[in-house]
Amino acid sequence: MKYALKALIHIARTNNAFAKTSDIAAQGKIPKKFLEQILLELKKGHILNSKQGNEGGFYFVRKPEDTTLADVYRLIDGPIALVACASKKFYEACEDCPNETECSIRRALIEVRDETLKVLESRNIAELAGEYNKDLATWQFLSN
Amino acid sequence: MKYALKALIHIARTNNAFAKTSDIAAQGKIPKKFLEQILLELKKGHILNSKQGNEGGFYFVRKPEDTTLADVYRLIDGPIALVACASKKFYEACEDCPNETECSIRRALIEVRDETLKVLESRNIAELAGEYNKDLATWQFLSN
DNA sequence: TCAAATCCTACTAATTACATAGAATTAGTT
DNA sequence: AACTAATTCTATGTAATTAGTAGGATTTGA
Repeated sequence: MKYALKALIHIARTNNAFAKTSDIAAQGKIPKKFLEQILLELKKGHILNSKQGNEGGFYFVRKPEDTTLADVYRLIDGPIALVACASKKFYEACEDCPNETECSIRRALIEVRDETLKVLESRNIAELAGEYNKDLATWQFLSN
Repeated sequence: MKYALKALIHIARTNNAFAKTSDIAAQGKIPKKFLEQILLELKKGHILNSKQGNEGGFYFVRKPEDTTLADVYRLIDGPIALVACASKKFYEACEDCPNETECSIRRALIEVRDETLKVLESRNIAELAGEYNKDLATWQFLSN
């Protein structure tokens, strides 16, 4: 999660250019090969796109302000709900659950999920990247 | 998490008696041997206490309304924050982080943590157990 | 002493974080 | 048109954690 966010913030800040894995890894102190996999996952999840080959790199599919922390979380960490039967996007019924709508555990954990979701959806990458609209030196200083 | 909550609700509902692992396992359809470990962890975490030997079992240290979902979550699932440097109870600094208070990722994830915590702390076991104050047959029907 | 319970320790299978090796693609250079 | 360097992409391997299994030691009331 931290790696993904660092990378996305970096990409959001490299305007009009393809962001290279090696640059992101260097500035964010992220293991490069692992970062590659994360970026590919962000691509597979339709948050990023990429250009292959020399002078290639990664860029946002939509504007950075249109990808929220919830999008990233779901892609990297999976379901937001604490149990599958309380999940919106990763729903799975409990085995042998006779009456799901009456289950107090599920009801409580749906509340928890909704509140968590509210916060995660209210924050986007552009906000995070924009909290310091300084030069790259400052960015590097603050990026960890 | 689901297993722990099921167990705690069961224990909250067995008044003035020690709750036995085998009963909890049977009613909640929880693998008994695994449940043993969970209950022992809840004991080690000072949420439950136990009496050994014949006619023994588990019971709450405090009143069920005094253990919140946050308590259970931290014990079973660990830190609530998405990164260690944003955690209250499991805090760990990032390596080589030069200026933690200025990190926008950390700031955002602390907000997320605080909101999540607000919900998790607002719900306690007694509430969950009390949502159906019917007889045990009904409880079994709804318990999954 | 016995039976019923908690408690302890170690094992297995699945998942996850991260590492390693190299194939495929592309732009620039010759 | 071929070559090269720089990049993404694919596939596999390893170490650490986690869900669940298994076997038995310890405690206790009758």
